[in-house]
Amino acid sequence: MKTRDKILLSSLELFNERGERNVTTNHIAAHLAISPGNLYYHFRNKSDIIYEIFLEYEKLVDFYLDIPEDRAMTLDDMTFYLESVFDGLWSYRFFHRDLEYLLDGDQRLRQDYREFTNRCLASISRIFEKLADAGIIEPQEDDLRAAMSLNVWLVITNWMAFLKTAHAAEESACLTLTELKQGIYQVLTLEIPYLTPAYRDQVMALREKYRPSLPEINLASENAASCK
Amino acid sequence: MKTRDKILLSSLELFNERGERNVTTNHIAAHLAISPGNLYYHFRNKSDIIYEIFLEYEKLVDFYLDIPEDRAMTLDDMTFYLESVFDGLWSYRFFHRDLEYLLDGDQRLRQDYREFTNRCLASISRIFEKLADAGIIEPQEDDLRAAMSLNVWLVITNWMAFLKTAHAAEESACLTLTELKQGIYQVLTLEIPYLTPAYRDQVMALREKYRPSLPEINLASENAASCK
DNA sequence: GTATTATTAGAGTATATACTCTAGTGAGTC
DNA sequence: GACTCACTAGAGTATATACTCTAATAATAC
Repeated sequence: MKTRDKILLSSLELFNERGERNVTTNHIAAHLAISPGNLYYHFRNKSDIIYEIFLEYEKLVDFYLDIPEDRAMTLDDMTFYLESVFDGLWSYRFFHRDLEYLLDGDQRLRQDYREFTNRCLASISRIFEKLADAGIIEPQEDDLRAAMSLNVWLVITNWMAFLKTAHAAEESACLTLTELKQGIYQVLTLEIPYLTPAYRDQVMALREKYRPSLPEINLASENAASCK
Repeated sequence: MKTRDKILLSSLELFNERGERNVTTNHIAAHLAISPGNLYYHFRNKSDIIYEIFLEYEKLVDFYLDIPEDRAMTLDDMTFYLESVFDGLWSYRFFHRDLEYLLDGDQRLRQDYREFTNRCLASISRIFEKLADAGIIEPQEDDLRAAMSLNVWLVITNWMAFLKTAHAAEESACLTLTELKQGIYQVLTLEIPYLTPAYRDQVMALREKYRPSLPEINLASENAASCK
């Protein structure tokens, strides 16, 4: 594997693990056992690394949220979208954590991220539209659908931050992908009132699968072990 | 005014304006035209300053979210809660921005914040309950109410981050309290399906008042002037 | 082979950051 | 006037951080 790619990979790993703020270029170089000079041969600066990682993230989510227009949407499609988006969020979880700071320091990233957000919102809205076409949810006015999509986006992108901050007193809140996916429970909660009678039971059963196991009592018991 | 209080005030101001990450203790001292030594006479470290600011924030929100149990809830009450919470969020807006990092660095804060979140969630849930008692929304099962409350919390606490990141290409996204309060529109969107026929029109009218003026086209026009 | 280019090491630098230490100052007390 | 004590100044420090520079080595082209 090329040094350049190794740098991107290690950076992502370290960022996710410790947070971008706590990872310096020297840390990244040390982690790869290369010199800082080498790192700076491949990237002009830290922002550049982050920007390239963002491009990967963007590509992944765009791929996941590509809506097929040649057929009706199924419940399985919806499940796939939700699972995939949370997978993406997990793989690049450092990103939303320090988002504001990152955007402040890189105009390119700010612009791109803004367009990315708009594409995601449009996709979510389109999914709602097609779910209505498929008779899974009741059709809604454009306005309401837009506002709902935005709420879905807010819940999705901030679910992890909530988990991390609401978690018990362990310093580096230790999260699992499973816990993260309980965000799906929250997203489906938003849809409940709009479900058609025909699909209501099915969706409620699906939602049940993501229900948090123990509401708030994760006090360092089973987690402690799986924590790195 | 005591030096200690001036430090807290200036810190909050600078944190809100530039973000905690971009404000050093030296900046704070310089801004007040006092020496770093003086600052450190009053506070052991930066975390201490942040913790004290959090206590203020906590007190404010706890005060706002105190639910009177001796009378029925009105629509005005709900408006007051929403307005107040967003006011609080605005006054201490730096806090949610770097939340994860701040909690990672201070166990006390982590613990307190966790309890704070739980209190807020309980209050939101209680508000829903009393809105149902008052016939404004349909009563809901405990489970659903809890999940809804959590969604409300997610939307409220992350609305500002969304605005800042979704905003146009100006570096320090310039936000106004008015824009922030459009978050109320989003929160009320969550309630729509649960409104009783008797109150539906009233709440929809209220919601309309917070509707974003121009969906996405705030490109540095009127804002540029009011921006610092 | 020789020339060119891509890649790497590693010491070094300018700046910043959080925080410390010493030496006071000034207002009140007896 | 001597003493106390809350408060303040300001220089200083250890460490970190992002990044640069030079020189060397490996890879490739001709």
